[in-house]
Amino acid sequence: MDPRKLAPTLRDVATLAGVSTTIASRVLNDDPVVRVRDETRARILEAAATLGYTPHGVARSLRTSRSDAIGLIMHNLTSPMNTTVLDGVRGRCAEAGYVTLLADSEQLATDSGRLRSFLARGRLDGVILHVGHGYHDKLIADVSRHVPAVLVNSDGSGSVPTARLDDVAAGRTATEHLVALGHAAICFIGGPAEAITSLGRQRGYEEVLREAYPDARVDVISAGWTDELGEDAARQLLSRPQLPTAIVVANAVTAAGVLTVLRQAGINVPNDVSVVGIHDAWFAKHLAVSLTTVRLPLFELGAMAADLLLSTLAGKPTPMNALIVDPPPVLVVRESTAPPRPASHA
Amino acid sequence: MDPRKLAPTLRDVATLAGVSTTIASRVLNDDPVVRVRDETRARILEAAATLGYTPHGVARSLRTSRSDAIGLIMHNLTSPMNTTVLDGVRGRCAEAGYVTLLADSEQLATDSGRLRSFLARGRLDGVILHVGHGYHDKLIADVSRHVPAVLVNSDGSGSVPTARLDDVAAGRTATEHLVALGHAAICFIGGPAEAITSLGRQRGYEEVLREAYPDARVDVISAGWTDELGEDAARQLLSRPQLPTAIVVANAVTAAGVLTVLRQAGINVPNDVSVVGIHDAWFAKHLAVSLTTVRLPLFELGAMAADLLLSTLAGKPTPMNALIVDPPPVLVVRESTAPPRPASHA
DNA sequence: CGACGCTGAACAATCGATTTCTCAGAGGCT
DNA sequence: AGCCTCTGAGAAATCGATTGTTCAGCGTCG
Repeated sequence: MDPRKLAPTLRDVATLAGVSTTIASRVLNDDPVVRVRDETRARILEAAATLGYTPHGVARSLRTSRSDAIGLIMHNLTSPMNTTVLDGVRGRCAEAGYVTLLADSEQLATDSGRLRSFLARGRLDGVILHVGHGYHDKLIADVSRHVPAVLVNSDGSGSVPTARLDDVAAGRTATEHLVALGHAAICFIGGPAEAITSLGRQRGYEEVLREAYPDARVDVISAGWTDELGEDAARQLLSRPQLPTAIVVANAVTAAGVLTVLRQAGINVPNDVSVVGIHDAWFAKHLAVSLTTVRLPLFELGAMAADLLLSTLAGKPTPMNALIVDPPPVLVVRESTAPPRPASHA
Repeated sequence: MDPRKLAPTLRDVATLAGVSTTIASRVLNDDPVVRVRDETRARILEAAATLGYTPHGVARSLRTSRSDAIGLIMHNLTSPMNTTVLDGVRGRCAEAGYVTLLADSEQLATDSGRLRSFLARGRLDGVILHVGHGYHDKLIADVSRHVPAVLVNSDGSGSVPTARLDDVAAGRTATEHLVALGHAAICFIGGPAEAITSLGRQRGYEEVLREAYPDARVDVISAGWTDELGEDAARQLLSRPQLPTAIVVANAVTAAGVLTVLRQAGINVPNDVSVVGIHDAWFAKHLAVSLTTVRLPLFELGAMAADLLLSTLAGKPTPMNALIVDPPPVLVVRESTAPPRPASHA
């Protein structure tokens, strides 16, 4: 009824093959140092096969002090962007033979008991933290005190290796597109004020704006990463006497909220206002107006974070900062951007 | 430099407190059977605190044959629906003191080595499988042979406890709405042909349609769970001589694709065609036309799956089927549905 | 006064695999 | 014949915690 109770151990294999666990272990692990008669080796392999032997991961971990597991602490898994990063991490770790444990940053940050049990010694070889805006210094410190850690798109104050998107380039790409179309009154709707990714994108926006119009007005609204906060930001914009002619939104989810509120207010995108969002998420083409975006290499970001950690675990020297520049930001033009309407002289 | 090497063991605590590891362990675990002098107990607790002792999870697992970890095998984590299920599972497991290991069903199904290392004996107390359409019988069998398993929204042929949404009710709710508006020519765009969730929703659709119009034509198109497949289905619809007046789409992501293609073709939603999507995802309100949806309790689905597994692990009797009926399907009306245009006599 | 029962705590086995030694025997060499 | 060197393999320690069993000491009771 329950074959789990009967799971064969190494000893069972050894007994069946008529050898000691020592050689059985060596043969099954392809120990290069071992010297075994071919005939013995064959007997062991056959015994393992007949029994359907699977090594006991926990016992092995205890002995070798490796768990082949890495922890992934993430915030807001509901965001499609974060899921893509997750995929990148998971893919690379799986290739390297590691399994991935997932935890939620909010829970861990507030419940130290849970953090302890997540980190319980020996269970994790390393941890990747993707915790969003910088509220989590303590969490980062707690984790990295216990196991090797790397950060993703977060501010680690330089104490922990970090993988980052090229946010400045992303902000530049978005803004350059609008400037090229002829826009000058461009607003930037950012993420949370403290988020370093948002700040980077904002810097790209400011750079391009200043380069094009030395005395242009930098016009920034802090929103957040959700569609609701995008709606709020758009309403704030609508309450002004005059709208900008174009908007850079630091995040596509936020941009979805912006577009919806503009539509509800009867503002025509792109004729009245152009909108560019950062992150070419799948839903961009399906929004109220299909959204022009800047595609960033999120999967590669996750993979790079995994690489940083794996390289640390392998004892190789690891850079403290990895900026993902390889697929550079790519502009994906859709319907939400157009040249500004010629000034009406009426 | 590296305090990890020095992580204190139970023996260290015992030595510092001047006792044996036996009592140290018993005191630290609040063993109810133990009899200890209060003074001794205090010494042990103090020693543990000074040393910053954390139990070694792996060693404990080996001894107790419990890992306090459950595995979650999922397909298509990019879907916001699946992420919500994931949140439900993770939340409930965390409450119960379990950590969650995540793996991808496609990878595991194709790479048996990876599956083995994921399941490596002793590492997981149980597994929750959310593998979508029924391609994965072998995976399910492989997993459940090794550890207790439960299924989510999948077809397990009754051998494994399964948590399910009330798909029939969802299909009914969507279709009833359209019938109430006066529609009769209603098309159903489903998921993959084998997906039991899609089949359930389709059955709800057929039931309501037949109840309202005994000789109505059941009109079903098989698509899939992605926006691209929704686009394909919509194009297929457009190639017909006559469009239906309303469409039920088995999934909101698919519906996004449908709406976009209809918009591109100049079809007015809801005036020419009404559309209802199942799953009230966040993006529904931001689509080409804001989408009327049926909200299903996805978080609760995940939580229920976790409950099934936890109850099995606790040795309690566990139902083989759990249908989530508690928050029933809720219709969320937006702009994509309206009464059919009166037949034009022109 | 000796057997008995508690109290408080230690001993030692165990979980399953890895790994460092150790070692018997065969064969080669002088 | 005696010594050495390989070859092939086993014995036993170890990883860190849990737990069934044992045990010393002390008070009690008949």
